[in-house]
Amino acid sequence: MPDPLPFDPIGEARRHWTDRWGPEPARPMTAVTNIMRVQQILLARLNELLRGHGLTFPRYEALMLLCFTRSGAMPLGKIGDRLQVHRTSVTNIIDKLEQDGLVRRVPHDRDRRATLAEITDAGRTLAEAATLELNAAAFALEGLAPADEEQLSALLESVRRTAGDFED
Amino acid sequence: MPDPLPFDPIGEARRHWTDRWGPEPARPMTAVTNIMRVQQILLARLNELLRGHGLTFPRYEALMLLCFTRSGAMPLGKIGDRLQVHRTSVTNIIDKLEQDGLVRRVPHDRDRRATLAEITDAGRTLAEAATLELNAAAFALEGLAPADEEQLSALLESVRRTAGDFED
DNA sequence: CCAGAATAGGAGGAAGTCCGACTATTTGCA
DNA sequence: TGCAAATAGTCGGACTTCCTCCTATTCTGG
Repeated sequence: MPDPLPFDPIGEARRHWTDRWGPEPARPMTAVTNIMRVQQILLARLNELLRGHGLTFPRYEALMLLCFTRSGAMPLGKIGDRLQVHRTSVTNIIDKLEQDGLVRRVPHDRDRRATLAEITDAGRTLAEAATLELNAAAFALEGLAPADEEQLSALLESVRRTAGDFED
Repeated sequence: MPDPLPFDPIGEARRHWTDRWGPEPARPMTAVTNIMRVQQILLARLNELLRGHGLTFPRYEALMLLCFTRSGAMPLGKIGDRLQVHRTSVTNIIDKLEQDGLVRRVPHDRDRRATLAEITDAGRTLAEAATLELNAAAFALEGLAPADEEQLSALLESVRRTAGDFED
């Protein structure tokens, strides 16, 4: 972690924006920049927490997704839909998980185009251990009261719904 | 943009989490996952908006940072501190901006180790045009009222301050 | 003053992501 | 029924980021 800056660079950007283009565009610019920076901080911390388990956050997400399915298996394409990552990224992620013996590829019963990723016992064990550690670390999220966390999720969910991320 | 899912995958993950580990760890997990997903959505949209100008979001950020300095120039290392990206990423970003004639490298007056990145007239012109487009698109942020945007920024700023991102 | 530590920038490599092209298979419509 | 279109997964390439050195320069303490 680098030394903290002696001032808030996003706050300074907001002042410049307001001076030049007014408060109206400065508001969403500030919110978006804050999201970018917080995501960067959280991702770095999560990967740090997961490193000891030999996982990255995308791989952890894939593992947990398989954990929560009935059969412990899911077609690769569906994994991509759920995690919102590109098909080729899913291939890459599953490759690594398979190399580590956490997942195995299984042919689909009815559709011979499709391949299922099925979590192994080792995968379940590792997912459980990693989750306990992330839960204990509050998923690297600090500085918010429980009600703040709820409010943050509610605001972000509104953005996702508007963006067409899901329906309902 | 892929078709929206018929349900909220983060909400479903939260239910699974609550069933298995209780509501306490499920809350930050939900907030963190929402941040990850919203960042992904916003970054994709911003890059889409900037593509017509030949920019990516990190390059745009660097260009705007230089715009707002007195002299229009800044050492590469300081750019990395401000944008919170690795030194080698700054080298890469400035390389591309320099290739496009938006920035030029200038030796530092007093410290011969240091190199300044100085914005060119073309860089200022492009930065202005790109900013007008991003401002008009509200920085790709939709689904929030002005007060919501302020609240979102306040919550995220709290996370950043707690993480030691800045002091004050 | 000068040797060692610290700092600035860069080169090369590893990892992750997206895109386009490709093969194999399935679906749908005429 | 049969053939074009859509779908599932993979491969190679381009891009971005970070990490580990490496060189040149500046700072610092004896």
